[in-house]
Amino acid sequence: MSVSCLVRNFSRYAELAERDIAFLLRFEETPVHYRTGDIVFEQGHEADHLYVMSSGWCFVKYDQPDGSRQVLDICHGGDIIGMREVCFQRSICGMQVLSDSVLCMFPKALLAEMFSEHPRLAGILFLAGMRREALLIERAVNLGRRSAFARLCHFVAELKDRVDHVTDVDVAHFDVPIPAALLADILGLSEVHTYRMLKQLAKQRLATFDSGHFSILNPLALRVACDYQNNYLLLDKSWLPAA
Amino acid sequence: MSVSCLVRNFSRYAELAERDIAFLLRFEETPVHYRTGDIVFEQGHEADHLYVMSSGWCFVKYDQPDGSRQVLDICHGGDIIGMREVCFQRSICGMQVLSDSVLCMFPKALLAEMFSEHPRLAGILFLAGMRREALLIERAVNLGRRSAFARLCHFVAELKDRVDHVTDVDVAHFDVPIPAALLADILGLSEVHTYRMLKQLAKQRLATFDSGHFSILNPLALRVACDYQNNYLLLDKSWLPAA
DNA sequence: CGCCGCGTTGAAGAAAATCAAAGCACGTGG
DNA sequence: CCACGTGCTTTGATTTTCTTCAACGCGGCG
Repeated sequence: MSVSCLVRNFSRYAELAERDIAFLLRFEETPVHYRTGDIVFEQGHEADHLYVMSSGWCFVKYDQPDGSRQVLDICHGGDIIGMREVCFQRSICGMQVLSDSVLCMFPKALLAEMFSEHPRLAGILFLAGMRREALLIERAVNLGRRSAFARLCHFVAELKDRVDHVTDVDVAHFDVPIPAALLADILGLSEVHTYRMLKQLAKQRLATFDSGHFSILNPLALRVACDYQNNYLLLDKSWLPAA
Repeated sequence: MSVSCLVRNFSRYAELAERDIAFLLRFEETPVHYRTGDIVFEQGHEADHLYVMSSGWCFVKYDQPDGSRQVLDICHGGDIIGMREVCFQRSICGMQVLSDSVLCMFPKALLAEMFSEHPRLAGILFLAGMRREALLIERAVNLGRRSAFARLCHFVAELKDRVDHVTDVDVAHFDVPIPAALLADILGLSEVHTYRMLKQLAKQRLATFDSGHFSILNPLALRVACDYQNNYLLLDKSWLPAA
């Protein structure tokens, strides 16, 4: 990476001081390469390390004993991975890589140092956690109270917003290497029904999805179809401690 | 309250220094009384204050334009309320009181002070946030990948664990003032189907629920029925900064 | 008494899962 | 080059699960 992903990500939340930036650079000193499908954390194991996602995509999954799986989040560049994992003695969720990716490993002691020496960064980390929680809430509402079709629309609309957010432009086409089976596990649907909903999505000229390639045909109608609102992007940073 | 709920709650996570305790006491200086059904936060509004839950119960809800509702969490004594709300310009969720309750209001400036002056407390707050996230994950898995009956079993088993956790004993009977309609919105089911599942729960001698009164008849079988695992209670505090 | 909210039951219908089969692209080995 | 297997996608038929609609009992309460 030319410039640190983490610095770029944290900068989106608030202005950073020089010494804070210098500290953040220490998080990306140990890159580790992963191949498509590799497991970063196994569910139920204990985790000693955290990671900064430098490039690529990965996802958070929860496997049930009966073989069913729920995918809870998709992560990409700049995200800190493993927060949940180091906070628990046994990891709640598994984490798997969606494409060839680079993750930078760092020890959890660095977290403690952030809290004691860099309160502003700790505040931003907290904010980022809240944003993640907001995304998770949207996921829960999706699963609990929306039809299969609305779930799909909502997920696509949200994904577009997230891609826009990292690229800083309004894109009509983007690629996220999601297999259809994974999409089903994100939406809490069967694979067959997911295909049907994808057909319908294309038929209504809202969006198309083909082996990881998304095209948004009618962004407005897409949002209307699922009452999409992106309040969770509007963070309030006013309470953050000074640098 | 005889002793501060917040101090009691934070102490469950880690040992506190005298000056940290003194600081936490400042959070419960302004009690506000609520009656059953009162709204604490309205969804979509902006929030300036946070609250510590001193007594009573409340819940977090997400209302959709079509009138459907998803309940995301149940809160009780010692919980900090409004974290999500002050982190966003517009509140993502609404919050409503389930019984006559006392909440202690505090300004968000106190949060910044916690981060800059009391890093250990900030770390605990972060841990508490992770725990909440873990609960939310369980909720999402419930909604996405479990049958109606398993959802109910899981919710009851989890609620029992949470009550045990605050009372520090293993209770077979406990009261949480949840109307059946609310239970339906927690489980993402229709009210009628919720009643049916409750019937089945009683018929299988796993547990009973009657107007807010829960009785656990067979804790083990209850957990088996939904593959319940309470990993999310086993927090790892080793990385917390020193007091 | 009648009204209302809450719980219960039954029947019909919709939504999604499951089962099964077949097409298609792709690579592999003969 | 073709035969073959494999994984991904599509389609149809059937079944399960849950919702919706409707009705009713029942207790409290004006």
